Amino acid sequence: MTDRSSETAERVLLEAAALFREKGFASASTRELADRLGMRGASLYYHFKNKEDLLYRVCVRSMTTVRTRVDEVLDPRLPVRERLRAMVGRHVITLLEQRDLHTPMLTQLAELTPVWRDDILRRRREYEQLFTDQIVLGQREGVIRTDLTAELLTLSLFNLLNWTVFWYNPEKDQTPQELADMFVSVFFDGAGSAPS
Amino acid sequence: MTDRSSETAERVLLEAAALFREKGFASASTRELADRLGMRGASLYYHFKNKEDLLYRVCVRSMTTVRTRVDEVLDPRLPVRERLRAMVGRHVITLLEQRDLHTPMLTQLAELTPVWRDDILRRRREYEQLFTDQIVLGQREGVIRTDLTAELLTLSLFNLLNWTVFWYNPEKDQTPQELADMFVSVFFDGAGSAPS
DNA sequence: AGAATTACCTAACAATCGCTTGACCAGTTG
DNA sequence: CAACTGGTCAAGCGATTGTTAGGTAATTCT
Repeated sequence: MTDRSSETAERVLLEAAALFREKGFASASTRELADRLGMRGASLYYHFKNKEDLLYRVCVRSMTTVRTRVDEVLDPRLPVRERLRAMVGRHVITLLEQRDLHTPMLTQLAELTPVWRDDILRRRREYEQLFTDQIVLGQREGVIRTDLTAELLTLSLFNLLNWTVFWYNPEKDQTPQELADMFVSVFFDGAGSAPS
Repeated sequence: MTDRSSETAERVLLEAAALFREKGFASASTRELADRLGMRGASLYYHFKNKEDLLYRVCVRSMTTVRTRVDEVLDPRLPVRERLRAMVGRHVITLLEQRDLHTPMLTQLAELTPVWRDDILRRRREYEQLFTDQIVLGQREGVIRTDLTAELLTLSLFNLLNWTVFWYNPEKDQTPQELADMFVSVFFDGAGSAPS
């Protein structure tokens, strides 16, 4: 694996991610991908086994990236609530700053053969477990409600965060950091201003 | 338009919705759709103009259905908070009880030509405005926080609710009604158990 | 009864798809 | 200089795609 080869493979990976986000995996043709990269369709197969392999590697890259970036801010010295706040912030910022990379992982998983899909889903569960663990800790410490399971609260959290990739517009909307802070606030405190 | 024709068209519409949910619009072939319906590919074109028309009508049906079902519970005599609770409940229940119909509208919109997509997006904005209106009312009455805009709270609400179509499993998970109640609770009161 | 319409069919079209084969050539190595 | 390797290419394969043209049996209308 020479420098030139790995650099090209990287270019292909990122352009594929962008194309998959724009058109969806099935509607994105290998010919259009090659055109965008200024190469011929056949050349793609020197760097990747096939089209599905391309989507799989995009998803793997997405998961390892977001996982690494969240691990960086997972500081056990912080109070649970601040720790979660930092993790959610990193999650949202990473997703929105690299939408091309992460959107296919969130929306195109169904296009993968079960064996590859399951591999990505396993990585995703491990990643989400990081958040569930903190929520459980928060429940033990009494800062997070215990009438709902940590699993459902985790699902609610990712519901809240992940759908943003569909409508986020970097030109009109707030910065990812601002948006992340708002989601954290909504998640912890809710939309109500009085006890129900 | 005879009875037989409209009945067949209805069968085609619902089967198409199911297929679009399973495979995505681009990966769903008209031949497989016809096979499922026990007819030939060409016969589809007696009832629908083309494949895109099929997706468009699925989305229209989705929006009119959910809109109608939410309108039914929009009772101005209820307190704002209870009114929103009822609307959210209806939204979630309708989505989860008719996943085949509503999932394509939520996930396959990008496959539509801009002119049709914009038509659906307009209907969706009108629908979401129903919720924004109630949130604004709630803010005026002091039962909903005012440090975040009603628009962002609406986005947060639909984020929370809509992503559920990706993971909901009717065999393992709670009933749609139970899930709706939990989401309402998370949305209004948040996940925290103490003021932040 | 004859004419028209309805709802589906067979057959095939042109276009596009993912992917393979085998050759080409620049750059590195012996 | 010769041999080799890494990366790209042209050409085309077979399969599948959405869609159309034209026909047919059953039903409905006049």
